Amino acid sequence: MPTSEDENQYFKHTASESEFLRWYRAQHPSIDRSPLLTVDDVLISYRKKEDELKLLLIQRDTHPFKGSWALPGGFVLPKEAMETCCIRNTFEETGVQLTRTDIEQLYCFSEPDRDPRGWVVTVSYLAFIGKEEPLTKGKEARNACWFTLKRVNNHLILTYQDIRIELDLVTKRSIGEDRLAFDHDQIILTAYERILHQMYNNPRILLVLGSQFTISEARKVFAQILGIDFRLIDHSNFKKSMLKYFKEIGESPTGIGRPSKIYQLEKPSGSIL
Amino acid sequence: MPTSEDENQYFKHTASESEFLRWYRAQHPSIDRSPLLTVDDVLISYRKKEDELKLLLIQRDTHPFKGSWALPGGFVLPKEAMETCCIRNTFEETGVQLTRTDIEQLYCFSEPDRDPRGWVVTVSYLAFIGKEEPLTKGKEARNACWFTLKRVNNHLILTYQDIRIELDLVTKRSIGEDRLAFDHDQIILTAYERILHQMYNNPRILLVLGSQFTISEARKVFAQILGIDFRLIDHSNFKKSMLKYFKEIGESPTGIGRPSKIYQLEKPSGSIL
DNA sequence: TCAATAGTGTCTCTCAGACAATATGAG
DNA sequence: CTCATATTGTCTGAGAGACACTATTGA
Repeated sequence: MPTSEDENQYFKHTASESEFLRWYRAQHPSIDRSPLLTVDDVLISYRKKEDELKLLLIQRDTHPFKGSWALPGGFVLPKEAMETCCIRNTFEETGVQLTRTDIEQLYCFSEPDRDPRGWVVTVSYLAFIGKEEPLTKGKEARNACWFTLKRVNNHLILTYQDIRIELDLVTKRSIGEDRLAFDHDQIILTAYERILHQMYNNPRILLVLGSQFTISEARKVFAQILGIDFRLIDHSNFKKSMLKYFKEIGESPTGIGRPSKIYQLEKPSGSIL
Repeated sequence: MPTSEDENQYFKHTASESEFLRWYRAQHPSIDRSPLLTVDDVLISYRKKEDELKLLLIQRDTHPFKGSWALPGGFVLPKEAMETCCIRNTFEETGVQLTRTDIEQLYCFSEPDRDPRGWVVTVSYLAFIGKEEPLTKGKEARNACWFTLKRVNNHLILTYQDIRIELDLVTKRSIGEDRLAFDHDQIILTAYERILHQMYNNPRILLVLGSQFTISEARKVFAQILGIDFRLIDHSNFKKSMLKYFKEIGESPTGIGRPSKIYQLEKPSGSIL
């Protein structure tokens, strides 16, 4: 039973959240018998200039969680592979174009009450963006923004202008005023743990540096992840331990100080873990 | 539209597979628009007497893949958490009782054509069984058997009586006559890779030894996973590197040779990776 | 020239692996 | 006693971390 576009718009945007939920559940009578499947994408990038990690969030303009910030993602189309869905949704909502090798599966979240609309199961993916593309407004006209991601002690802090979202690594909960939609705080924390664990054996996180980078840039990315001053990571030791993952491709004559060599990631090696 | 039990039985057991599939898809008209969600469980145990790893498989007595061997698992009930489903299904089909801390999520498999019935997405779980409980015939009367699991070179070999299923670790494909149902070969290979990767940092695999074990028993389990003679693993070095995960709880006066000490796993530590 | 940055070299400590020596119990 | 099995100890080489030194460029 297709609904009129007007009705759709009204409930998604204008109605109250409880009105919306009543309407939505009437539209999907089977939602408590058979799950809806969604994909959520954790996209990480890094700006060399500002030495800041970024995480892509969109502001929801529809119920539920209207106005809240959330990970990009959405419903899987009929018989669509999850990876395809992840790539499609990311492009539609943010303009960022991914490929299959960019993304790695993170975790399936399936708590029955994680979505107020009913039974919605999500599979989360993680990707590192090397070249930060301009963000476009998706067809759903959602705002997509790169939030700054910082670790301070046992907290992850996401900021964009005056918005500040804080996640506790120990209790795995959000803290403070601004909250993320759904259980996206848990998804982000899971992504963070994944990055932390694979840093030294499979430093995919360095894909945020794009096709080439210097040792010091890599050190800075590591320091951002760990939430420490990059000078605490010894240049010499870091180089020794990471060189097996790098390939030297040239020398950079730019900037102050002794010119640094330029490296590539040897093999971005699909996520083994 | 509920169907009669007779009709159900006929199509699941007596009809041809193609007849069954036509009927099944008619019963689930939305199967190509909205996915069905299943859980598949990789259960591993170990028999000290025979020094053999075991993997639990059930023989399907219904279409599709009637007669083939498959992982235990099944459809998630309305608004049921996946973990609950995993535990429930395993008990129903095999009589093995798990708890939440026993299981760890493995991967979500979602290739659109992985199930001939239509769009069926599965989340796989991995568990290590310390005490091998007697297998009971589930309500679906499926045969549940512990297959012997051996690694030989780059193959995993599952055997039970005259049944021999061979999986290639490199190509990630089944080889030979006997094949597993669905993409369960891939699920088992994914589980094997997970075990291999977490062996030295989080040896959950040793949960197959139950509440207490000796160093040599742990060595033997490791050797089985690696597919090598256990004497190739130096007792002294192995002990040194693993002792941080063990707690000494006594001495075993039984058997030939110098009595060995008995250990427990320090903290079975939920799967970090 | 100095400050800033990056590359190189050295020393130590730890840990894994190879291997030797010792302890215990069954036969 | 001998053999099988476990434990304990020693030696060495690789790698991580602390730290000192050298090289190159801009101001």
